[in-house]
Amino acid sequence: MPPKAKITREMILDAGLELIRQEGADALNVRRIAAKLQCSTQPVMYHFSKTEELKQELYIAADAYHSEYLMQFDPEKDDPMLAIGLRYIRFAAEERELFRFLMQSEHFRSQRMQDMTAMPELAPILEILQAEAQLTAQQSKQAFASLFYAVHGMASLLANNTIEFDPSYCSGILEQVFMGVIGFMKGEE
Amino acid sequence: MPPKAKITREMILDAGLELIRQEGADALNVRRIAAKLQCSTQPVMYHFSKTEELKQELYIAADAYHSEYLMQFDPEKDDPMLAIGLRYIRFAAEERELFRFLMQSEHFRSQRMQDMTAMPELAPILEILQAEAQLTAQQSKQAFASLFYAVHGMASLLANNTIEFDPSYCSGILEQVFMGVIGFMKGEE
DNA sequence: CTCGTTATATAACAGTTGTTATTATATCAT
DNA sequence: ATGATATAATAACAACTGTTATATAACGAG
Repeated sequence: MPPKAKITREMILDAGLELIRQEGADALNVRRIAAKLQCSTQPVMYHFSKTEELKQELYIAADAYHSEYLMQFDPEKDDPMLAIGLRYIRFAAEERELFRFLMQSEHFRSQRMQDMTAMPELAPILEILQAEAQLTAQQSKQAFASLFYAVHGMASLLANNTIEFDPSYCSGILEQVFMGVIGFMKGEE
Repeated sequence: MPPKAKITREMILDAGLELIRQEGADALNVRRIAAKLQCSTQPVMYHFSKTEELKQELYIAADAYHSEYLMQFDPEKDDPMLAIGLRYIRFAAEERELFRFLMQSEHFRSQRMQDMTAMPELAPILEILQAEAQLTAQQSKQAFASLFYAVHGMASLLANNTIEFDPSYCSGILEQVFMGVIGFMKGEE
């Protein structure tokens, strides 16, 4: 009996992400999304009864995209830890507004970054680190945390346009921090 | 001929900062500031013909407060580099909304943090670093940069409530990064 | 075909914002 | 005292927002 929907939930979420990407999270509202889809505001209100609900799902969608983005590196060629860090930074540079949007979120992935147990895909990486650098589980977690703070710091500055993105500069910093922290740990023993 | 102004520019700026502190930068608008000062919107529009102008001056005021905040440590007792870093982090924890507001600003101090020549008060600190750790000027700048990224990363995560503020944990991380980076530099020679 | 269901359009309401008249009032030079 | 004028209050406009009421049209079951 029902007409088939022209506007799907997914189309709305896509339009929302695109809007944030182009004009920033402040520009997010029902009418603008509708305009992007060339429809009225009704389909949007129909699929998401409250705008806040749409926003929450946009956080989830942006976070999923972010996660996927992070993992696009060559595990044969690159050290996973540094490669993920550099992807994290590149994301902030290339998807500035999405990164800023994500930072506002309560569900922000970085929350999980610190509790490694919540990110199963990182477990093998930490094991490699432990084995290669001969660290304890505790130490490798702490080394990861320190690196993550530097990574997030650079990313955050990039997303707010206070530094330029220079991949070789960034990886230099990351390597310095990472190797330095590991060296410091081993020196303390 | 003129009656003396009841509402001064400074009162407006103070009310604005207090508003951001309490309710976040999104709550900033002419009517709310007026309410805080128990006056109409006119005095605000009188002193700042456009709201954007007021916002710009609030950035400057917040930045000045931030700078002042950073320097409140005991130079006899604490290592300046680490102490300033810890103050930076503490600011993000205690003045969460002000930090988030500042991060939006184009004038954000961190811009200057990377170009040390723009922060004359840091010059003596860098000199001490060079002397004590026996680094070149270039190296000490780079060590400072790495430390700053980690500091800003932690601060940013704190301001967005994704980690807890634990001073001893934070200074542990900072020391680790700082000593690590210096060690790494010297090991490379 | 016809009818009920449902996705959509149109339009409107209410609240909030920046901004701008218009009006009132307090001060001080005269 | 009084009048010129800087400051402020009141009120309103226009733009934008979330949300809802009403009407319309598309689709498929019967």
